[in-house]
Amino acid sequence: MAREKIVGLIEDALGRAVSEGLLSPVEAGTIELERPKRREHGDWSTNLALDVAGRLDMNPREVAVIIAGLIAEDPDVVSKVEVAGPGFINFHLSLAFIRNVLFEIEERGLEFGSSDAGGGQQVQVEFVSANPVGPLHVGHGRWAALGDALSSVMSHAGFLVEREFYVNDYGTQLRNFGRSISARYLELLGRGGEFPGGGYVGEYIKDIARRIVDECGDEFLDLPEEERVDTFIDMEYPRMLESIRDTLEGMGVVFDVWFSERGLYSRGEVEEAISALERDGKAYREGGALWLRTTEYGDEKDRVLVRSSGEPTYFASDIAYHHDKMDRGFDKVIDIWGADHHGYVTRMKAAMEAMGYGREALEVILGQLVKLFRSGRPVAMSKRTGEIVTLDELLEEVGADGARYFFLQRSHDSPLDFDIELAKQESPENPVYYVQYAHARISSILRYAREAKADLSEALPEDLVLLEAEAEMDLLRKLGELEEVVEFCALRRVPHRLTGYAEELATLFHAFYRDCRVVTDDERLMRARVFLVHGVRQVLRIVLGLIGVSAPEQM
RNA sequence: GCGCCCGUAGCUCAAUUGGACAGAGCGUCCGGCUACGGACCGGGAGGUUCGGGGUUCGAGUCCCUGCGGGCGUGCCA
Repeated sequence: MAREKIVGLIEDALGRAVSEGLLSPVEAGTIELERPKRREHGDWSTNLALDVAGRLDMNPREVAVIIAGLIAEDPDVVSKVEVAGPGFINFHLSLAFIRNVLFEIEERGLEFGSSDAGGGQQVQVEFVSANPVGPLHVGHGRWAALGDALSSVMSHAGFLVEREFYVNDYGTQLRNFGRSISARYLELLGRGGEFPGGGYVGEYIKDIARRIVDECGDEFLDLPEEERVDTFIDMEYPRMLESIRDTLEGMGVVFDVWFSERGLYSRGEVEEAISALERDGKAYREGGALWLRTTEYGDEKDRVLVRSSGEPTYFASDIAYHHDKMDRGFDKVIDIWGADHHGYVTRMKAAMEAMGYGREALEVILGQLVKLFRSGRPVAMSKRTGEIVTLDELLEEVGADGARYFFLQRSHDSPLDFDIELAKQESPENPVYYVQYAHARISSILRYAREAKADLSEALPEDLVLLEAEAEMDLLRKLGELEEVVEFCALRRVPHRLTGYAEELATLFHAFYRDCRVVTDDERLMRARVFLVHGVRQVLRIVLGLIGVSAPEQM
């Protein structure tokens, strides 16, 4: 990769400057190399001289000139080195080096852009984890798109990633679910009473109750309420979970592990985790409850693990859950939570520390919510009345590709305005189609090229010399950025930045298409350009694959 | 009240963690199809980066302060 080579050149030059007595010995630290914003500033740039000048008590520009003058010429990699601005040293890559990316793409196929930046670290990404008490809403869709793309991009960057869905099949929410069904069931059979507080008022509960009546009649009518609730929970939550799984698969999100909260209890892990904390003096009894000393790890108050009723809190089972995760050997666990769980982060990290794991072993990504719009007007939604747009409805209307792309367009920490009409539109205002169109257009060109010219033997390095137009070089440079983009998205946990890269690449391709004809009478040039667009298509496939959006050959 | 996050073009967002003239998309205005897909392309206008101080070679980015917004602050999950 260009980066390492250039860093090497700089280190050598700095060493020589010192040994030749041009500069006093100076601690340079890691050499920072960055992509300048402006093209005139070259392909890579370092602020090394600005950084060390202060410590050398010299003018930064002077330092830059000395170092730049000692940088070894390497025409296979760097064509020009210059000092600019306050003391930046800018590097221009040689055209030959830039073109070589095409051979690398050819060689590595779908692996192109991957690296070992993650060093094989084992990472678990847990996301969605919706209570199986109702259909997924659009917010879940966003976490799904985010978690899945993050997992993909981290895998590509050399992490070993597992996707996990935590099933809250225990506790209050599930009871509320059962009670709600029970209430509707009784209602249908003419014994309606008061609807339970905290119950789910959505229409789907009535549908479930109706189905139970259709299938089983009044079989459960005379059971004691709690028994009926239990029965309904056991009957219905697996079905609900199944339909959640279907919805997610419908948008191409597949989990490696579905982890049950009930299992934690049945294996005694919750109790174990609690008593271990108590044994280690991390928890204490007060007022009949058991408290975890989270204040020792930065929390503002201690938190209850076991209520005075003897019942463990959700926090307790979450601790057991995270203990279990760490026990499975992950180096790092990433949880994606809705922004409303914001206040929970500190205490969970405190719990990690109390258990003896570093607080950085747990990383929490808070996802902001999704506001739905239709042609610029907000879509009314009310949790209270159960009037929500489900993820299924959204996928039905805009399609999985459009939905995933839109969910991923913005940073997870800013609220997303999702315009349904725009996501549906098959027009240039819709970036999904813009990128997919580039892929389809290339496919079409390649089909045409094959028909028009029977013999399209592989391009050779001497053919590639013909690639020199500005549009061609811009495209090649962009292809060469994939690996660092993937690394950046993975290490900074910003999968949404992949969409920006995809759009930039598509834009450069469309500009190239305008300026350069691929299929021409000049056979060498044609071979070179076919090779180029083939590489562009491959990279589009890789990026769309990471995002989880299809790459159609025709549209 | 206290804690965390945020405030960048008319709108939605970027800005390589302190770097060079703050960039894209949408919208708007002007222009471009006799050859590989016009679902495309080129160009213009649009900014005191919420206000005020500070730190330094250099601030949208860091510190202080004011204003405006979001979220959190349960023996709920």
